[in-house]
Amino acid sequence: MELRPVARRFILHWGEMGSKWGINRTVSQIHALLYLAGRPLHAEEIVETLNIARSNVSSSIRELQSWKLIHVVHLMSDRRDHFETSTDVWELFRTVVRERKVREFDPTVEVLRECLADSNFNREDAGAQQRIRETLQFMETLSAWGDEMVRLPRETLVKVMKLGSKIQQLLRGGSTSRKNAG
Amino acid sequence: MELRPVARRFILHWGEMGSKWGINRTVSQIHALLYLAGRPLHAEEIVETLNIARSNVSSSIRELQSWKLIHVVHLMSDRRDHFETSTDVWELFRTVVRERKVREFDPTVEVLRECLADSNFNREDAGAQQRIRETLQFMETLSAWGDEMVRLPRETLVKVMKLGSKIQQLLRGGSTSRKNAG
DNA sequence: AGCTAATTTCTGTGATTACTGACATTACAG
DNA sequence: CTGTAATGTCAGTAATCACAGAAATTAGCT
Repeated sequence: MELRPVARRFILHWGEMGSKWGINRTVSQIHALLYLAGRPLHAEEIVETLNIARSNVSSSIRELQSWKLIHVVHLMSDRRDHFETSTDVWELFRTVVRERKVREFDPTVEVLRECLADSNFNREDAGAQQRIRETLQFMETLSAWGDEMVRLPRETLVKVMKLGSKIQQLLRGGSTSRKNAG
Repeated sequence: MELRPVARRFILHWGEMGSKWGINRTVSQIHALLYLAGRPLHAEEIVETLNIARSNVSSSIRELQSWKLIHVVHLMSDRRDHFETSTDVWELFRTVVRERKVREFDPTVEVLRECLADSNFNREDAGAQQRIRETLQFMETLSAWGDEMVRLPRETLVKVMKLGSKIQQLLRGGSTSRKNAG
């Protein structure tokens, strides 16, 4: 499978993006390829298209599966595993958010809780304690909010985003500041 | 400056977190230290506290400045630069979001636009074209929304998040799906 | 069972990134 | 201007990460 120029550009750029967000370049590229392909590919096709080692594809595929971004598909009269990703970018986004939350957010929240529970901490700097407490509250708020957003059906989520900051008009009556209203 | 156990744990964990999000471990640690310290520190204090080379502090500081996360403070009768970060975790978050948008999001949007503008693309796979178009729309929506959210005053932002998915009740009347509402 | 395709695991190598220590530059005091 | 403290730059080294190729394993066919 020969990549067309635009597809190549998209895939390469997606690899760069991934790197900057802590995701292996090849892993991101494979995912981008599957996304553009829009159909299940088997490992050998990926090898040939991206010019990477078969073993590299194997482990990258594993990685993508652990992120729940791709799944195996079997075709009639073909022994090989084929891999497919959602073609719905919103769904992909939600999957990544969900997974990053579980992997990185939740454990951090746990660490912060333990920090605050540490009895030695009382004797430590009160300012630091306060800031860790605020960090925990921040992460809990963000976390709970993320959970809710991710659960919304796609179209609702889009609407919520498009509503954007107009939402604040609905919040009047609380102590909501009106400055910077946009 | 000797780190207390909890502070040490916080800083080490923050370093791990940073790594997973594509931010240098030492850079994250220095920022965590400044955050906990809650007061301006000079380079030598950072060197001693984190046991890293002076030159490493220098470049990490530069990095943090480029992220707009810290700024220089001068103390009376002290030639040395001191560095300080906001102690408001929401403000820090907004700063990071703003900066990542400029660095990574916006350029990607630009690439996607160019992909779609590419005349060769018409002759390429229509499905892929459609998916790139959807990706662009997705990123534009997310981007515009992020801009607005980041502009909201802190307390409003917190309120918006705490409102969470209840917001969808305010959207009735459009084609908003009601499934998964809870 | 044996044979072969498909896949995974593993180990060594290559590439990238992070870091240090030496040196260079800048800023300031006297 | 000279000396010194502070900061910045840079080249080499260390550590980490990504990857290829070989070997091992698994799965399916006959």
